[in-house]
Amino acid sequence: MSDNERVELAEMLFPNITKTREEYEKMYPERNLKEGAMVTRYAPSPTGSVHLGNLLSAFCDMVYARQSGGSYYLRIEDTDQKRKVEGGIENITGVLHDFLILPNEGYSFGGEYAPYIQSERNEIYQCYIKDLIKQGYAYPCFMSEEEIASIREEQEINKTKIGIYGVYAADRDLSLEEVKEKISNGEEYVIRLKSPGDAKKEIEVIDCIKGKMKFPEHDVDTILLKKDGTPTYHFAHAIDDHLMHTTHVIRGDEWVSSLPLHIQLFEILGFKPMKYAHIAPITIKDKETGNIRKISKRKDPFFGVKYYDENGIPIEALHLYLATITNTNFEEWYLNNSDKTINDFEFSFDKQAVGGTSFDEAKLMNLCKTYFSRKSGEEVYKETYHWALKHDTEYAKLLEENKEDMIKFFSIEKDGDRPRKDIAKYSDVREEFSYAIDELFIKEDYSKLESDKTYDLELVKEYIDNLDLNQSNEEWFHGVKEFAITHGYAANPKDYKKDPASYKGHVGDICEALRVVITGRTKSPDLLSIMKVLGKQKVEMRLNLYKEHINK
RNA sequence: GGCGAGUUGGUGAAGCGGCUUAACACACUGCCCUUUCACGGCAGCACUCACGGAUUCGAAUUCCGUACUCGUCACCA
Repeated sequence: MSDNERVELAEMLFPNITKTREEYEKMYPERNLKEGAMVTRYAPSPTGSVHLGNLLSAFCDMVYARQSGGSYYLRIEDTDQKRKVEGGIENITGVLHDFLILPNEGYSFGGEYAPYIQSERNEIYQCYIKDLIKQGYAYPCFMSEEEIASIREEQEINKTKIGIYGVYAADRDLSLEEVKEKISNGEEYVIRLKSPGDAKKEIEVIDCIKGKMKFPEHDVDTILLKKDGTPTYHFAHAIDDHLMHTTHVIRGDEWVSSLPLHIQLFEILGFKPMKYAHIAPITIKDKETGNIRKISKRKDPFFGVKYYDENGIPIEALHLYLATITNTNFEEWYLNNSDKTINDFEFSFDKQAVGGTSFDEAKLMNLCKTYFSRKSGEEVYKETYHWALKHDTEYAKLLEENKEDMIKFFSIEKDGDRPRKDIAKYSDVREEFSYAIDELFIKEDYSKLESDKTYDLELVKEYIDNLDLNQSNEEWFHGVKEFAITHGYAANPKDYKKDPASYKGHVGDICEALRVVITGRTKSPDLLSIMKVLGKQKVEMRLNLYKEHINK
């Protein structure tokens, strides 16, 4: 086809496209950002399902853009209307809000490069396609699905590369007359890339995370525009990311194999190439098979996004976990910088795992504990209350009624550089502080006591009767020891260990009895602090409760 | 099958040619601290980096091959 014929073809195929490429380039000018600023994007298709992997990729987008003073935007990739799910887009923006991974620009967030939804950018894609046809880099292809399927079969038998390329690209060199005839016969067509590549040649790609990779040149006549006139992912990616001036395409590494195509597209379109960062998928080692597999929402509930809210995992703690899988050196940094937050950390592609990142639930839980240990009693109260409002209204009400005391309880053993680590999730709080609220403690069944050990309740009674809560920790500590001695117990566990025959037990045994009676458990934060918040009256009441329990 | 990537203790992983007798964290075990539990501290936990070969004075680190795992090869993204 001659130059003129191609122009005629382009006009015939896209008579309604009147804007030129130059006009679009003007409409979407270069961003005015400082040197090194990264423009990233989260570009989901509106199927509505968001999982941990998506969250990770959006998190990376956010973090890299933020620390470089760039922009992170949301673009909806809805070129496939068949996959569209009712409410899918709202679900995506909702998740971004809930998980505090908010774009500063994009669909439903506004910005200069709108529309940020591909279904509203059809004219733009078609304009560039029209230009590509004029230049001889694209052509209409009339092959039927049956034809393509049979080619594929043949290729499979011959064990050659699968796809429409070279001799298989039947409509590549159709004459203008032939195209006209097919169209007047009402034959449907797609627009394919007329790939200038040569698979015998090699191209080298540098990925920000994976490093140097070599591929054969792309030579397949990939579909650019579907029968319905909408673009395929590849074409839309090239156009949108160019026009929106993305600097770094951060996406899942299922895309690396289409890299040669994307690079070729940028070349023939005359676009400045952009950087790619392909992040490894989150995987898990299957307990049964021992194989590494992608995590699935069904088998691994923590992969679904609902899990975190329902189980009361703090968003910030999840961020911490995402950060540790994003940059392998984050965890150590965080542990060594107890006064810093995620925003103080400098993320880098060099520290990003190349292979798959395995999900480690125990690690997440530990991070959560560290997170809580660094929060003040008041913060723990606020956040737990907020969570309970949605998931445990009964408890929320109790928290509200006992606000002052609860904050005091949550604050026990918080000061100093060795804060307690006992809560991992908001949903743990109710159980962990079961002794704090009378309404709940009355129902205590002492099931946390594993053994059926009996305690000397007379001793406990005597102790409680003489209890003076206006003492310092040291005074109290001495008091207990004296009490122990006068009742035949060793003041130090060591003394008891040396000579068990001479004692009934040691101080620890007395404390254990007290703790069990007062809190219904063998583990709890500092006893004196708890008793101080409770007050003597409640302490006495708890002894009676325990006696009732024993007599049952 | 073609193409691309990965493979380091029970787990997540660091490491990018000599400073590694393989960091750190989680788990586990022991000891210590402690009125108890927790927290914390100390110690132990891979004589070795999937396997085979090559390069080198020297390799977990470079190269080649094998095995296994993952990704991809749609008018889905």
